[in-house]
Amino acid sequence: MSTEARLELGPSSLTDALYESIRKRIVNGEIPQGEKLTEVRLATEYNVARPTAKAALERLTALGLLRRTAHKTAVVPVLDEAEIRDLFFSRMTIEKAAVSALAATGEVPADAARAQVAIEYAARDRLFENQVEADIAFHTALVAAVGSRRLTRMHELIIGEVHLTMGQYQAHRKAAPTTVAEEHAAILEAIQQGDSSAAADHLAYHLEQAQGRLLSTLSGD
Amino acid sequence: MSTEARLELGPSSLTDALYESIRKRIVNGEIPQGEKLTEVRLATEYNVARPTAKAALERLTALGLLRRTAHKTAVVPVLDEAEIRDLFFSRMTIEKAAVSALAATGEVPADAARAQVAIEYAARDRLFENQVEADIAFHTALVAAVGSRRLTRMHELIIGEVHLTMGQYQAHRKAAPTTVAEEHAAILEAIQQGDSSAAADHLAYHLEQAQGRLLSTLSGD
DNA sequence: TTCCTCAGATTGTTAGACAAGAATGCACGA
DNA sequence: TCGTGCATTCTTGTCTAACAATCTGAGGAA
Repeated sequence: MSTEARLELGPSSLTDALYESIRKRIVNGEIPQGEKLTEVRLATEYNVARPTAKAALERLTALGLLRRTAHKTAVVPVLDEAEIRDLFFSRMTIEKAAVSALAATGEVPADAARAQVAIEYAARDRLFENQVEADIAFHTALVAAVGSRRLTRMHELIIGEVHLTMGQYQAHRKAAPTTVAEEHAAILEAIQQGDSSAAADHLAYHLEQAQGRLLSTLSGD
Repeated sequence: MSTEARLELGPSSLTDALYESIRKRIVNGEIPQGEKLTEVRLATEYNVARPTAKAALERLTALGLLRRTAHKTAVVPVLDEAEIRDLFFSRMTIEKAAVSALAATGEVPADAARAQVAIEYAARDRLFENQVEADIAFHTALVAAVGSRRLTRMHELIIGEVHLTMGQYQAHRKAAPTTVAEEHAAILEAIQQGDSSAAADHLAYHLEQAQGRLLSTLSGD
């Protein structure tokens, strides 16, 4: 990690900016698995007060991007197989409900379609990081399009860990570049046709494949 | 609200104790809808520092028990019909997944059975507050018994609002005391028989009834 | 009446400090 | 040599005090 860091001044709150900066560094793998993040270290690097760093760490901990218990230093977690399965079980629960609800309306969310295009570009250009980013955006768009604030918040609670794990294991590199896009397309098609159960099935298949790719990376190489 | 307050010294962290104390006062209706909670006020009442009060408020806000935006005072929210529907939609998503998973094992969670007994006692003795408490405990036990940490965390994210709303509208008073217990029993029975879809259906019916009771209270009297 | 300005109230952030819990390494004994 | 126990050190939890930024509401001007 570099000894200096700058914050974008976009967000109104300093804590927000700090949180967002650290979040990106974690999910991109810039801060690796097992790395310790102390409050003073972050405060020094970003030139903020310790309470500010503390607040950012607490928010990251709430989203599962850091682990810490009382009086102990926050650590970037390493998810083992059992936790990845738990993560995908929870994810499946939310996203299945989302695509079913979307299919009931028959409208394909514009943001999801846009993310789909971004995935294809990223896959073509071999931009792995963008590909992960766009994949997360696709799934996030599906959930957000339902319009349920609470479903969206629950999804936020777990999608960060998905992002983290994908970045760590770089599972997408295992998939043929177009595989993910095809699986996504099947989901969108079912939504457009208003077939709730088909949409849920395609989503379930896609997530099972994604989980399989992650787990094989975990045990394989 | 009284001008003084004491904290139980059980939890290791002062913030934890403060958070828990305020949480109880909110869900019990002791702090009513629309009430403003400023940081200094809480800090003064509980005799803690303002940053400590701030941390507790932030945790309550994350669980939906308070609402606040930047530079504005935290307020106990009032859920309108649309939000109650959204809340129950999200709740349904999680709890359906939970009871389906439980039915797949065929084991009735001991904690849920215990809560069920507590509900019957509370209903018999007309202890409304205990009844609500036990109802929340029942549903929480169902989700916890699945053993998925993330599903449990997502449920925690919304069950607080359910508790808050039930306390505010006192919807259980509308139900014949044994109605809730019977609906719960049907869910447990389906779980024991290993019938996932029946368990999900009974749960859906129960939650629809509960939502209906809340909404009729909202518009009716 | 309506809009604007300003003062008070509230939150965001910082600095410095002390206490309590956790982790580390070293010395001592078996 | 190896393991145990203690003490140092690091880190976090909490507090006090203060200033800056923002919001709210009241009062005055058009």
